[in-house]
Amino acid sequence: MTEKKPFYITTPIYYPSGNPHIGHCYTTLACDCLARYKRMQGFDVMFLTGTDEHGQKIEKKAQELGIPPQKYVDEIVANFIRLWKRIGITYDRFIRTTDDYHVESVQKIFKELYDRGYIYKGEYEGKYCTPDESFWTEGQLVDGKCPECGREVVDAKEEAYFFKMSAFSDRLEALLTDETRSFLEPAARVNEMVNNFIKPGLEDLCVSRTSFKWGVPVSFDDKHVVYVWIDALSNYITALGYMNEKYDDFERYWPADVHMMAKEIVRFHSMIWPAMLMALDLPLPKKIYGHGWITFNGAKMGKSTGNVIDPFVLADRYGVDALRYDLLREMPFGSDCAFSNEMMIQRINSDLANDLGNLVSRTVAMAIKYFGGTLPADRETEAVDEELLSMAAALKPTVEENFENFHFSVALAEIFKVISRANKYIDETAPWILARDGNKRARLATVLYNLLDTIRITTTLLSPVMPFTTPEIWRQIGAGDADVLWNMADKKGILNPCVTVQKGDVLFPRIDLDKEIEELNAVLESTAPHEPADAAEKSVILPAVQVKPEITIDDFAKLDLRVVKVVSCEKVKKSDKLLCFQLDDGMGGRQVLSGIAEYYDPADLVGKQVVMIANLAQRKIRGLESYGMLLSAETPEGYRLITVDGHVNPGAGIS
RNA sequence: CGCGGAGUGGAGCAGUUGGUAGCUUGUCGGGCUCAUAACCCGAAGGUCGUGUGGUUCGAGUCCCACCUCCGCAACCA
Repeated sequence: MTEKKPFYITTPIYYPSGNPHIGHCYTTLACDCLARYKRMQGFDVMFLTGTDEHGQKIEKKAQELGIPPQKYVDEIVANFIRLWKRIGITYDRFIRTTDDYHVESVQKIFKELYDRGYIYKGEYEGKYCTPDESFWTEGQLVDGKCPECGREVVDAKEEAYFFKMSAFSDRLEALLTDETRSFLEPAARVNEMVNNFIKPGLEDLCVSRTSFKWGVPVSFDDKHVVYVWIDALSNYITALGYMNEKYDDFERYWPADVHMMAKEIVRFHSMIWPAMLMALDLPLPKKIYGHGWITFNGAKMGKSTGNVIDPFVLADRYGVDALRYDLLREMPFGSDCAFSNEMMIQRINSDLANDLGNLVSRTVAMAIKYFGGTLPADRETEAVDEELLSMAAALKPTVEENFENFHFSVALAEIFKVISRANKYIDETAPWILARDGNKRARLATVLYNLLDTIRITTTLLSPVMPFTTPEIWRQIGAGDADVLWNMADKKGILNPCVTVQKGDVLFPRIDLDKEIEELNAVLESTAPHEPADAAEKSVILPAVQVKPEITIDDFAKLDLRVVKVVSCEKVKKSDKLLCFQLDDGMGGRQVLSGIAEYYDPADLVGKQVVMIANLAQRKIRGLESYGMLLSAETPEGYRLITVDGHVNPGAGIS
C-alpha cells in the first residue's frame, strides 16, 4: 500500500448552550463535502469536529435547570451528534473540551506558555455588569451601559492571567497580509482584521477567570480556570494527541490544511490561534476559511415566506441530500446567503427533480423500452455527441478547483450545466425517432450510452455532496464501483458498453410549492408548541373539531405522559404567545415551550404541577428548543393548563 | 458619524485590471412525447439607488456627496 498524503480539516468546536441549527449544519456540511472529496482522491483524511463545553454561560444554564453542567452539555452534545448522523457527516474524530485528555493537554499548554513567559499574571479591569456577570471594555458599552442588557455597569477588577498577544503583532500582520500565502480567506476579511485589530494595537488577552468554575483549572493556581481561547482553540492539536497520550497522530496531521468556520469567529482563529502557535513554536495551519452566514428575510420572515429551518425538519421533509445540496448550492463564496423555504423548494424542484432526477429517469426508461435494459455493443457516433462528451470529460478539473477554493456553489453550478446539456442532447438526438427505424439501433445505443456515461461522470463528482442518492443512481444506470471512482470522472466510456440499467424509484420527488408553503405556514401560524415535525404525525396529534379516528390502547401507550413541576417560567422575547418553561421532570429537568402567554402570568405558574408529553419530537420555536408539550384545555377564552390534584413526585407517569 | 452588508429586467444573483449588460427562476409563445405536468427552442422585460456630480475618448465598474434597505442572530455556524 502506498503512503497516502494526509489532509486535516476541522470545524470549530460548537458551543452547546443551545441545540445545533442550520448554521452549524452549513459549516459542518462544507467540511464533510471536502473530507469526502479528499478521501475519494486518495488522501488520508482527518476530519475533526466537536464541542466547546466550558464557560460561564453553560454553568449558568445548568444552574438554572438545577442540574450539573456536565449533564447539561451531555444532553445537548447528544443532539449535535444525532444531527451529524442524520445529515451524513463523516467526521473521523469528535472532541469534547470536557474530555480528560483535552483537559490535561490544556493545562500543560497553559503551563508551557507560562514557563515560556507568554502568560503572566495581571489584573483585569473593566466595566462589570452584575446581572450578566460580564466584563466589558469602555468601548463596548452602549450609552455607558451593558451592551447586552442595557443595565448599569460598575467598575470592577479581578486578578487574571494574560497572554502576550502584543508580542506577535508584527508577525501576525505579516502573516495576514502575505498575499502569496493567503492564510485567511476570503481575502476581504484580511483588511478587516488588520485595520480593526492589529493597526490600533493588539492588547494582551485575558486568558483566565475566577468568576466561574466550569472550566479547565489552571494547574498551578486553582483559583483560576482557563478562559475560552486557550481551552477551545487548542482542541485542534489536542485532538491529535498534542501533550497527551490519548492520540498519537500530531506529527502526521499537523499543521491543519484548513480550519473552516463562520465569519464571526475568524478574528480569533486568524490572530489568537496563530499567536498561540507561535508562542509554542508550532507550525501554523495552512488556511483559515470564514464563510458567510445564512440569513432570513428579516421583517418578511414568517407567514409569507415561511421559516421552518430546523435542520431535522428540513431533512425529514425534503431529504438529506436535498438539504445538503441546497445549502452548498446557495451559499456564495465570501458573502451571506438568504435562506427561505421557497428558494429551497424551487432549487430542489428545478435542479434535482426536473434536471437531474428526470434525466436519470428518462434515460433509464428509454434503455429499458428500446433495448430491454441492456445496450448492444454496436456504436455509431455523430458530430453532435462531441460537445456533450467533451463538456462532461472537462468537468473534473473545474469541480476540483472550485472545491479546493471552497466555491461549492460554483462547482455545483458547473456540474448542473452538464446535466442541462445532457437534457438538451436528448432533444437533439430524439431517441424516440431513432427507435422507429430498425437501421438506427447502433445510433440509438450510442446516444443512450453517452447519456448514461455522462450521468456517471456528473454523479461521481456530485457524490461528496449527495452521498446517499448517488449510489442509487449508479445502481439504476448500471455503474459498478470501479466506474465511479473519482479519477474515472475525466475519462470517457468507462461504463460497460453493454451496460444493464435498472428501473428505480423517483429520486427526487417534485414538491408542490404552494401546497408545501401552505403546510409550513399552518405549522407556524399555530404557534402552539404541539407541532410535530412532519405531516404524518400532524394528522394524529393536531386538535380537531370532530372526534378523531378510533385508536387502540397500544396507540395510547405510545404517549409518555408525565407530571412535571414548573421550576421557572418566562416569556419568550419577541413572541406574544410563547412561554418558556424549565420543568422538573424527575429526570434531570427539561425545557418546554408553550403558546399560552396570553392567558397566564409566568410568575403565577412557578411551582405548579402540570402534565407533559415527554416523548414528543423535539422542536425549535423562535430559536428555542422545546422537549415536550404541556397539556391544556382548549376553551373559548384560551388555553388552561391541566394540573394535578394533590402533591405528586415530578416525573410520575400517567396512565 | 456604533459595526458590518447591500442597492443591476417580477424574484434571486454574475459582472474580474473601466470599453455601452449576462445567468437562474418566473411570465408569454412555440416544439417534443423518452421522462418526475418534466425536457428543448424563442420572445418580452433593465436609462445598473440618487446627484442630468467628478476623472476619462469611454463607468454598472474608479472618486465624491447623498438616499434607501437589511443584519447585529438561532449566542458565537
